[in-house]
Amino acid sequence: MTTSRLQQEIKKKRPFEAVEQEALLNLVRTNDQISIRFGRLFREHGLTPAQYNILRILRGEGKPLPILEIASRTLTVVPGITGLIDRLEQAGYVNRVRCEKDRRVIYVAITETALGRLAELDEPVADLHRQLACGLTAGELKELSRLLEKLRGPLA
Amino acid sequence: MTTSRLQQEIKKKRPFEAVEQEALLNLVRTNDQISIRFGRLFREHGLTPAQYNILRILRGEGKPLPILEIASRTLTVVPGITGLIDRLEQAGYVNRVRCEKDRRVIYVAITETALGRLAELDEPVADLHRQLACGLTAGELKELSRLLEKLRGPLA
DNA sequence: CGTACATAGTTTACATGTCAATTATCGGCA
DNA sequence: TGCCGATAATTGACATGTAAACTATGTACG
Repeated sequence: MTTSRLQQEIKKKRPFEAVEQEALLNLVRTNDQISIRFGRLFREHGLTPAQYNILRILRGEGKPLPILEIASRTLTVVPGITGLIDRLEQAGYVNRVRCEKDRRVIYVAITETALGRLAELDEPVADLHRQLACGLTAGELKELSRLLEKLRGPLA
Repeated sequence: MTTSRLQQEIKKKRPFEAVEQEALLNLVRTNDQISIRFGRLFREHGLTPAQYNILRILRGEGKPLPILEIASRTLTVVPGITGLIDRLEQAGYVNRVRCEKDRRVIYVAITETALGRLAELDEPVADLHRQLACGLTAGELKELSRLLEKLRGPLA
């Protein structure tokens, strides 16, 4: 691995910089590894990660949600949601229901089919969580959560 | 927020489970926040995150790399690389060079144009790193790196 | 030599994330 | 009533991630 002159200068001038970059890079890489594994699991059960995410939100809420509310909870940019809901609806996992009071709003309701699909996934998902986190103790996991929340704090 | 009966049972049976899920969820959410910000910065300079990633790898290496080597370093699934390199080549950021010894191999070489574009981004990227990590002390960042590496360890 | 297998890249098909622009509806206010 | 700006959702164009199938080239082995 060649270390560029620029990187050497950075290390000299601001030793702190390296620590920041290393932590953020570690975070991104770790997330990649984890997301890939969950993605494979979801696909084995006929769902994409984004679809699973939306269905989990709807199940957790226990009642239909407006499309924009879903978009805001998934960090998905608004236009992406439309096609996502389209495909979920085609697959029979959700229904669109237009709001009577405000006809601009469209509620999305989860179906029994989708609830069944999610139930199938609950155990495998829990297993994967265990497997992925097996290298850390409960204390370390708590500390990791604390640091991540503190890191995320100023971003809100 | 409704807590499902299933979740309650899980909490009863395996209090450890909640800690794992919380840590992994925190990781994914934090990564989303960070990636969104870097993505915006790259796009302001005419690059997508994936393109920036590849150009950084080529600059760091200092010499042309085979396409599959790049794919392995970016965790990109192979087919995705082709179009990515296509667009980088169209934009004048890389050149394809066929290997003489093994004509199956195609080397990708970074151009001066791309190096200039990367140089423009070095300061803003460093600034963003600082800004994102400002909530944590150097010690906390080191601890975060340690935990993430330990978490990632068994996945390799 | 020549067949079988392995490797490097590409193509195709589809789901997603992103931005800019558009449509439908609401609410307020003259 | 009727226009105006705001809000909810969609559409269109493009880049990316993913899986399966295909092409071209290389290598091993009989």
